[in-house]
Amino acid sequence: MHPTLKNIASEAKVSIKTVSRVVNNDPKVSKSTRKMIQEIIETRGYKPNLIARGLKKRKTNTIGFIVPDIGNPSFTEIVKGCTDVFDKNGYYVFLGSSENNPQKEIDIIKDLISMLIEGIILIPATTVDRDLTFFSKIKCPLVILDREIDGLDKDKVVLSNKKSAYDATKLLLENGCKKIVIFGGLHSAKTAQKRFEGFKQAMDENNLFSEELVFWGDFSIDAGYKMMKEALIRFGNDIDAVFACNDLIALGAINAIKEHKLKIPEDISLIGFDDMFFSAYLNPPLTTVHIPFNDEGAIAAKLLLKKIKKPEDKNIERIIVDTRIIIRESVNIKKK
Amino acid sequence: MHPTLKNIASEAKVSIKTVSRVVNNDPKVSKSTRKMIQEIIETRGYKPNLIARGLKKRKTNTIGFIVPDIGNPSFTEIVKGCTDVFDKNGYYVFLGSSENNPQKEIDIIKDLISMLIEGIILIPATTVDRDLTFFSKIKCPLVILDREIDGLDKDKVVLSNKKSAYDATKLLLENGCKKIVIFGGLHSAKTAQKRFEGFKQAMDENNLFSEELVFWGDFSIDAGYKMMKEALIRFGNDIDAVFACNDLIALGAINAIKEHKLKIPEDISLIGFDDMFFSAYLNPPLTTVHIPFNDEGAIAAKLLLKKIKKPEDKNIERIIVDTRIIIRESVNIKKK
DNA sequence: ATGAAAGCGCTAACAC
DNA sequence: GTGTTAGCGCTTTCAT
Repeated sequence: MHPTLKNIASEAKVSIKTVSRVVNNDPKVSKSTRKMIQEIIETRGYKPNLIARGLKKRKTNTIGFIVPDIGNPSFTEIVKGCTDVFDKNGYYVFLGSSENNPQKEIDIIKDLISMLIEGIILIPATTVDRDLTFFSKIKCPLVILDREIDGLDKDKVVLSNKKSAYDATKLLLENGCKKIVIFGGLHSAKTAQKRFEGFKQAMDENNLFSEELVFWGDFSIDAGYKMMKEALIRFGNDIDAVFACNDLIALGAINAIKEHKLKIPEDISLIGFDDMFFSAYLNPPLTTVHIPFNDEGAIAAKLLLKKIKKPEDKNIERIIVDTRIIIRESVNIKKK
Repeated sequence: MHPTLKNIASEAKVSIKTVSRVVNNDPKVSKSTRKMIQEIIETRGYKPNLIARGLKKRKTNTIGFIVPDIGNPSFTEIVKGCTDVFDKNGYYVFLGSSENNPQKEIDIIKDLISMLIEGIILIPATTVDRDLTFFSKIKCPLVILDREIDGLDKDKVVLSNKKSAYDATKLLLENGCKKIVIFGGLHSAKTAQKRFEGFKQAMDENNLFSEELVFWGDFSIDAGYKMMKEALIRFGNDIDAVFACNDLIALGAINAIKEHKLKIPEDISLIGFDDMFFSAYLNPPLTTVHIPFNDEGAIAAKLLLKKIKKPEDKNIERIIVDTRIIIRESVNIKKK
C-alpha cells in the first residue's frame, strides 16, 4: 500500500528516525542526507500516516463540530465562520449532525472522543432535561454554541436573544400593533425560550400578553406555514402582527398569509429573526433581527482553540454576541 | 486518561484478548467472564480507541466528502442526503470545503488519504485544466459528484444539465421571448458549461444566439446582481428574459431588476436552476429547474459504499440524475 | 474458552 | 548528526 517511514528509510539506507526528522523538519539532519531523503519521499509519494501519528502523539489536530441540522442555513454560516479559523490553525473539523436528537448527539460525542479529537463545539439539539452528568464528565475542551443548556457550567458563546426579541416586539408595539402572535420554533431550544421571554416581557409591559398568542413548532418553513394557518383559524383577521422566531418560520408564514389573500405589512406586520441570506429578497423584504453568524462561529472557534492550547485554564467563559434589528418592509411603520 | 483494554484486563484479571473479545462480541467467551468484564467496562466507562483500532485494522469506517462551498444550500442538501446513508451504514463522514480552490481540494484529499479514510465523494472545485494524473493516482474509492471533470475516468453521479437547460430555454422561447440573456455562474464548473450548452443549442435552433447574451460570474447572489446590472447597461429594457444558472443568481437578478423598476414577469421573464428551498417563496415565486439534491447525495453515497465493499470491482459507473422544470410565476406564460 | 506475542506506523528518550 | 529501542491501544495469528 502506501510507503511508510520504514520503506523510505531502507531505500535511503538510513534509519527510520532520520527520515522522521526530515518529515518533521527537524534541523538536526545534514543538508545532503536531507536532500536525498526528500527526493525519495517525493518520488515515492510518501505521506505520513496521520492515524499512526495521532495514536503516538495523542494529538490528532482534529476537532468535532456538532450541529442540530445541517440543512439550516444559519448553522451552515456558523460552521463556515468556524472552519475558517480552524483551517488557518491547521486543524481539521469533523462535522456531525444530531438531527435534533439528544441521544444521537451523545453518541456522536462519544465517537468523537474515541477518535481522540482535541475539542468539541456543540450546538445542542434540545436544551431541556439534558443529562448534565454526561456533559460534565466530558474531559476534552467543549464549547457550547448558540443554544444554552440550563445548569451546565461550560464555556459558551451565545446571542443576546432575550434583549433582541424584546426590541423586536417593541418595534411592533410602537407601530401600533396590539394583537401580536409569536411563532416560537422548537420549544425545547433555549434560543427559542429566550426569544419568547423577550417577547413576553415587552407584551406584559403593555398588558397585551395572553397564552393563546403563543405557537410552538420547529424552526422550519413548514412549521411556519402551519402555525400561521393555525393562528388564522384562531383569530381570523384580527392579527396585527406576527413575531417569527426565525426567518424560515417567517417564510412559511408569508406563504400562509398570501394564501389567505392578506397583505404584508398592510394587513399583517411580520418580523423575523436570523437575517438569513435570502431574507432581504423576500416579498416583501423581511424586517428581521440580524445575527452575525460568521462571527459567532469564529468566536467559538477561537475560544475552543484557546482552551485546547491551555487545558489547565479552568476559567469558564460566556461570550455574548450582539444582534441588531434590520428594518426592511415587512413591518408597517407608522408615519409620525 | 481513558481506560484501555489493558486497564480493564488487569482489573478483571484476564488477558487483554479476552476483553477485546467481549468488546467485539466474539462468542468465544464464557457467559460468566463476559458478564464480569462487561460490568467493569460499564463502570470504568471504557470506549475502544478508534485511532488505535483504525491503525491496526486499516479500516476507519470514515469517508471524506469535499464540497466547493459549504455555504451553498444545494450542496448542504446533497451532504444531507449523503450522510443519512453513511450514518445508517455505520460510517462517519469527514466534511471538507475547498472554497472552490483546486489546490486546497488536492490538499484536503491528501490529508484524508493520510487519515486512512476509506473513500471520497468529491464535488470538484473547478473542472477545467485539472491535474488528471493526481486524480488517477488516487487508489481509494472516489466518486465524482455533480460536476464532471473532463477526461477523468472515475465513478460519477451527475445531472442531466444540458437537457434541462435546453428545456428551460425552450420554455422561454415558446412563450415569445427572443432576447434571452444567460447568467452562467462559474465558467470553470462543468455544470455551468453544460447548462450553457443546452441554452446555446435551443437558442441556435432559433437563430437567436449571440455571444453578447452570455455573462459569467459565480454561483452567488452577489454575482447575479452584478450580471443583471451589467446586462441592463448593455441592453437597457430590450431584455425579454434571463436564464439564471442557479437560484442564487436568480435572486440577485431579481434584486437588480427591482432596482430598475422593472416587473417580473411582465417586463422580464426569469428562470432559475436548482429549486432551492426558498425559491417558491420569492417575489415572484421562481420558475426553475428542480434538482433532487437529497437523492443525488444518497445515490453517490450508495455508489461509494458499493465500491468500498467491492474494491476489486473496477467497473466505472456514470449515473445520471434527472431534473424537471417547476413552473411558478417568474416566467410570462402566453395564453394560447 | 483463554492467553502470549507480534506488529500496524509513528514519535520520544536516550544513546552514540 | 544519526541510530536504537520502546511503546501508543488495538487486533491477529497461533498456542494451550
